Amino acid sequence: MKQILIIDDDEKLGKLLVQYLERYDMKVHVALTPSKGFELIKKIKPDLLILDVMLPEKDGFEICREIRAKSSIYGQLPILMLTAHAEVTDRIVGLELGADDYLPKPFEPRELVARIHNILRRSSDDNSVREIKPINGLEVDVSRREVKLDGDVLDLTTMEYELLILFMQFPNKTFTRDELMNRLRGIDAELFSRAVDTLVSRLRHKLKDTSKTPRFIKTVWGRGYTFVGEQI
Amino acid sequence: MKQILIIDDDEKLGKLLVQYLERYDMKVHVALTPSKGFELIKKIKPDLLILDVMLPEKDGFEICREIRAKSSIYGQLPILMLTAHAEVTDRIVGLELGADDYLPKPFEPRELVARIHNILRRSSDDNSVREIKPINGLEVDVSRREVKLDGDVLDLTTMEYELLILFMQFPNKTFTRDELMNRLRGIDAELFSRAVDTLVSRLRHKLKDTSKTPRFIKTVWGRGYTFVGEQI
DNA sequence: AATAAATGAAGCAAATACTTATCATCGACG
DNA sequence: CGTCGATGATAAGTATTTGCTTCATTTATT
Repeated sequence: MKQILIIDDDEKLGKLLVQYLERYDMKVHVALTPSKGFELIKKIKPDLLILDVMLPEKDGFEICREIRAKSSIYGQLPILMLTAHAEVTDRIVGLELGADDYLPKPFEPRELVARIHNILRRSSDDNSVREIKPINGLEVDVSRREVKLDGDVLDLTTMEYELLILFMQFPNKTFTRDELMNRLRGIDAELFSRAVDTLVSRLRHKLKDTSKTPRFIKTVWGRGYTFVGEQI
Repeated sequence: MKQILIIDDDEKLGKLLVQYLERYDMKVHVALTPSKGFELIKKIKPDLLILDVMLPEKDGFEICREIRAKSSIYGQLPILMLTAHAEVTDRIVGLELGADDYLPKPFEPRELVARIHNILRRSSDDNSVREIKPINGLEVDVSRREVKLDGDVLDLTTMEYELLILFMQFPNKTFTRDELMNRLRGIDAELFSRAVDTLVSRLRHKLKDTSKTPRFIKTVWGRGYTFVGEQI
């Protein structure tokens, strides 16, 4: 779940976004003042900062400048600026200061979600081009979203694919069903469901794996599952 | 990483672009004067030249003319012109002199990125006699912009053609709708539309392809589309 | 060996995602 | 201006995925 921090003194807007973005698997935190904002940045380490230009204490531009100046502290925290009006000069100034995108108020929530996704995608494309080492005849090319088993391309669904790359990133780690669910679905996952079992079963099937003598996914009785890495 | 050279005496703008375009995998070099500019062209061999019209020594039009005249030296170096104001006459003159595009100041950075992508895409399509390998009965002659399916010439629209050659350059790569949109239409592509699906559907139709048992374009559920290459 | 607890997997239904026909819009061209 | 083709938007129609239920099977425990 993506953590998003909004610095905006409009309390109503904040609450609205908390609710609205929840549906998109984003946890929204609201800071009504810049000082509170800086505090929260350190505390929750958000994946994205949404900044209003009009703020008490100091304006959004200044905050943006400060964060960019102290990149050793804040890293390349993506910033989306909200401006009262879509003035081109504002945009130039904002982007010059290092904001990643802009959105003039009032905006459509969907538009905001779109821009957020754009920014997050850009910034996580760089980080998360995690290479996955081939294991025991299974190769995953993340950039192509291609999985090969002994040279043959496998046709996996989204969930199956996500599960597989999660497993392969941590070979030999035993995941509980909770962990898997949380990782794949978000925190809201139902604990009583046996969706994970079903998913594992389906993935096993496509991997031509069997629960009895597992080549890839081993059942750890009473605990969960393990993707076996290099062994024996 | 694409190398981009800017000839502009506005030092501030230069710095802004260096920072901004970095995020889009472009390395920006700045020359404050034309003479320095020509020097750098030879040195770094940029993939794109961004030219301000208003410059000391000689203006952007003259530089553009000179580069086009000495194409034996500079090749077909793509040029994007920046003009102080959106004057139509400026535009016409600039394009007649051989600039590839132009952008009036002040501009939105995203707009600039979109145009840069457009130009780079165009130029790499043309230049790179990167032949597209025939796949499964589909041949593309990029220089003639001709597509043959099992020997018969197909009549494709611009978008269909662009989509096809994008696919064929990366067989077996799964593209998300976002990627396709960004690549075909520029950065600011609209996200909430089935435009890509429609386009794919139309292309499929002309390729006599079917979504159920695809010969060329396979749907990757929950992710996007893949152009299937050689399969064994 | 008997029993309880946990897991595997098939089948079903709801949710989700894709396809495509049709209409609207826009720009090029005469 | 009016027409035409290309492209985008919409929405009804399909298809696929996924979660859940159920029951068979396996494992741990006594």
